[in-house]
Amino acid sequence: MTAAVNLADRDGLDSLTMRNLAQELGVEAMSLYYHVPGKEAVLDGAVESVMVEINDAVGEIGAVSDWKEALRARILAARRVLLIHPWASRVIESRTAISPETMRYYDGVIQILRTGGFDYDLIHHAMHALGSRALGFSQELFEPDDTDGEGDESTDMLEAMAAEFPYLTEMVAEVSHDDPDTTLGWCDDQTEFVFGIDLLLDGLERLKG
Amino acid sequence: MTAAVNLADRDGLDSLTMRNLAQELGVEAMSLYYHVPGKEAVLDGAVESVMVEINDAVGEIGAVSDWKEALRARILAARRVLLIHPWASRVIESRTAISPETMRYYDGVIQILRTGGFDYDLIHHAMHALGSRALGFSQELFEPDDTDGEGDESTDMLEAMAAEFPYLTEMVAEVSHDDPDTTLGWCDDQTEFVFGIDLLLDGLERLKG
DNA sequence: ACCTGAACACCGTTCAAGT
DNA sequence: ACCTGAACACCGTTCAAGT
Repeated sequence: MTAAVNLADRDGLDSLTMRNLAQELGVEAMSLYYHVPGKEAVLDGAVESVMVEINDAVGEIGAVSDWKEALRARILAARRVLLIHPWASRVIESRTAISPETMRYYDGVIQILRTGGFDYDLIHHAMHALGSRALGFSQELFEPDDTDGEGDESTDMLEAMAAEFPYLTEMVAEVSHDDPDTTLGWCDDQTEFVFGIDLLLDGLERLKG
Repeated sequence: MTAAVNLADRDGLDSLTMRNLAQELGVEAMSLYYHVPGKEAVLDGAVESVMVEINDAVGEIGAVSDWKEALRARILAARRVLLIHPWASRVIESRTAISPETMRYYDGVIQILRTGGFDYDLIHHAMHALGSRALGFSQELFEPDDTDGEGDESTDMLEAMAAEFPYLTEMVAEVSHDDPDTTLGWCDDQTEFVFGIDLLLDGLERLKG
């Protein structure tokens, strides 16, 4: 399983094929089917590996009394691990069943909220509202577009865009997007991620009353 | 392109292959490559089709003065369209570049916030915080697990789960999950979705001051 | 118990060739 | 201008056969 994680880390998710994985292990592709039912099981296992890593990282957080700080620290610890395995969030999303190690993570989240004074109904809503953010990532809808202006056409293009999408254009112009520390996709840097969870956590605190 | 949308609607995203699509059009698979550079372009086109549908639905919303009500109505209109095309959210997430019709949608979102009194910096944060919810969906992390209890083992299983994941177990027990009107994945019904956007919209309103 | 080779049914895509 | 057949380089997976 660690071979699968390493392969995906090194060569990308597309390179994680049964044939490549077998080669990594110095064996023929068909041998894998003796140990594992199929590729989905390999992906399940890779996710489980990453979730163990996350739970380990979470376990090293010292006790935090305030529920909001505790949850925030937990989520950011998970995120730190996911940044090491950029393929993991996509695979996690694609899993059809929840794995034991993922349950362990969520159980910790729920524990924090419960001991923080939430009732289970609000916790349930909270889990939905947090969505994938509870696990440390938020899938950005669009990656950075590498097809930048080609010099000649670009000014015309920009003018056409400004005419058709005036608000979007104005926002992009005003917000400096040249911050290069992009991590998990377009603009999804630490600042934006933290803004999102804090907005949600603050809102939940108010609902708790 | 409508053939691609229909095929995905009817047979699922996995059935949307170049060969199947060609058959749908009464033609050989290789003929498609005369009209389109490759499969990615087909998926781009299918997304664009859906986005046109969304923008049409959004266009039929009457003028709403309150920015929060206006944005809420827009997002829920988009969601109504996406519920007709269950594959669309996954494909939208997988697109690498933002399409013109998607830009048109976002431009409308930004317009609502801008005329509602937000500055562009806060709008930018807001777009990130909303994430895919701005488009009417929130990818749930796990689908319903069809492998329910098999009668015999299930009580032992539940006890083991209760021991290992006490908080999760207690939450599931307390929150009635037997509500059958699940839509886009596990528990992602209208109630939970609306809870999430309202939490975010209320939070944004407070930040606006 | 563990691994292998050959084969099957699929993909997306290229390319020379047809009308 | 539009379509096709044959072929290529890949997938995941099955299955009988090896040690």
